[in-house]
Amino acid sequence: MARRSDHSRDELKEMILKASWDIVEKDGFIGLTARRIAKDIGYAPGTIYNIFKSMDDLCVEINGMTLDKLHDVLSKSDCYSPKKSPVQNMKRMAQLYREFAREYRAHWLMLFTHALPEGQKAPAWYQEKIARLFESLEGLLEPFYTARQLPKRKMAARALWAAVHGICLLEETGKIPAIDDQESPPDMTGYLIENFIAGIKKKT
Amino acid sequence: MARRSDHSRDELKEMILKASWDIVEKDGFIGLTARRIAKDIGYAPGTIYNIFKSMDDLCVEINGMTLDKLHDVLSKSDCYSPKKSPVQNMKRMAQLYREFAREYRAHWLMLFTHALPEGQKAPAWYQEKIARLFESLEGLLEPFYTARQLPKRKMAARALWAAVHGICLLEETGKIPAIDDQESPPDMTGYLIENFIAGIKKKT
DNA sequence: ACCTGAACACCGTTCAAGT
DNA sequence: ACCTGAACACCGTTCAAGT
Repeated sequence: MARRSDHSRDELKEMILKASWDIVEKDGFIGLTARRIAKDIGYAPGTIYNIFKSMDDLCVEINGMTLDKLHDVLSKSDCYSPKKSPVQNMKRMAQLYREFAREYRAHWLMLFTHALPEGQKAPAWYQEKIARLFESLEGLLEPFYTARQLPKRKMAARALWAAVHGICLLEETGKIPAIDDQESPPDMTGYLIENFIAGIKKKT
Repeated sequence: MARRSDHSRDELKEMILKASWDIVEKDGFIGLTARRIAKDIGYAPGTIYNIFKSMDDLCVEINGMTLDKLHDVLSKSDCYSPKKSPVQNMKRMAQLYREFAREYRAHWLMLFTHALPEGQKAPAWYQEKIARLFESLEGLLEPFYTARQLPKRKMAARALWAAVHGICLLEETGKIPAIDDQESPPDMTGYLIENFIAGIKKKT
């Protein structure tokens, strides 16, 4: 049967991505299935495979959208103020990251729970989206390194970023036991940033 | 049919856990299905549900085994040497963590990719296994805090642990872009620990 | 050319029915 | 009491067949 052409290929792609995004929002990564998407957009399951190579392919695309949104939040924002100290800017950035993780919880978690099959690597454009995120933090670390120390600065940015992320993740998935006293979890990232930077300053 | 009683309930449980462990090792968390386990132990799928409430329940049990193994590695080891500085001990501990993540990659990843359904929390015994891991690090941080600062020390241990974990995770899942120069990834944790501790020392 | 929908080989989970 | 295996409601993915 068929040849509906109710929608162009591009429209179809858009519809699939939109439906996927909404499904993840409502039911989490676990709820995202080809058949569910098909039902939501009113097409047959096979149609999705005309547009995407596989569900993994589609997931990478969705993750790309999430990375873009995250980048928007972190770059259009107020964490590059010259009036504030680098540490204050970094703390603000970590806070924005945490807020993003909360607001887009399911999409954010999907970034880390979706794994490509054993051998496969994410495509280059995806890697670049990640690299772009690290760059924001690299900028904030600039005052602490000379030009010759660029590799070290890049490493520091990666380490600090991964650290902030690790705290968010273990917290958000309930894998850090609650602290018994007054110390609130948001302070953890602040404490980490403060002391990491203080340590770097001391050395130079 | 049935009433084989080839195996006692306990034997059955042991067999299921062993088979599950091996499946995860061979094919990853993704390969762990009730039907696959049943086939491997030569029982019907339903049998698994006589022993475990659900697959999620079984997964939590497997994760518990992984946490135990991790605790063994970190506690029986040489990262509490009084001859070495706390920073050296911490670096050693981070290295052991990284090695564990490599050696038991699939089991270690499963700790973080398996999520319980929306509302559910992990059982108390599971939370305690996690708390136990943090305690090792809390011990190493002892020299830097007074007795009154225990909550802060606990927080520092959690922050540092989550940070080390975050670096391992993003690295191991290929989500940190490779660094272009000589800096090798293991240095990242070392660099983080050094400066974090240096920062703490400076303040007091 | 595009889309379908049946088909294949799977899932987790339940439960009546057998020993 | 214990275990089965069929049944239910799902999966991802493919592809011959229709328009």
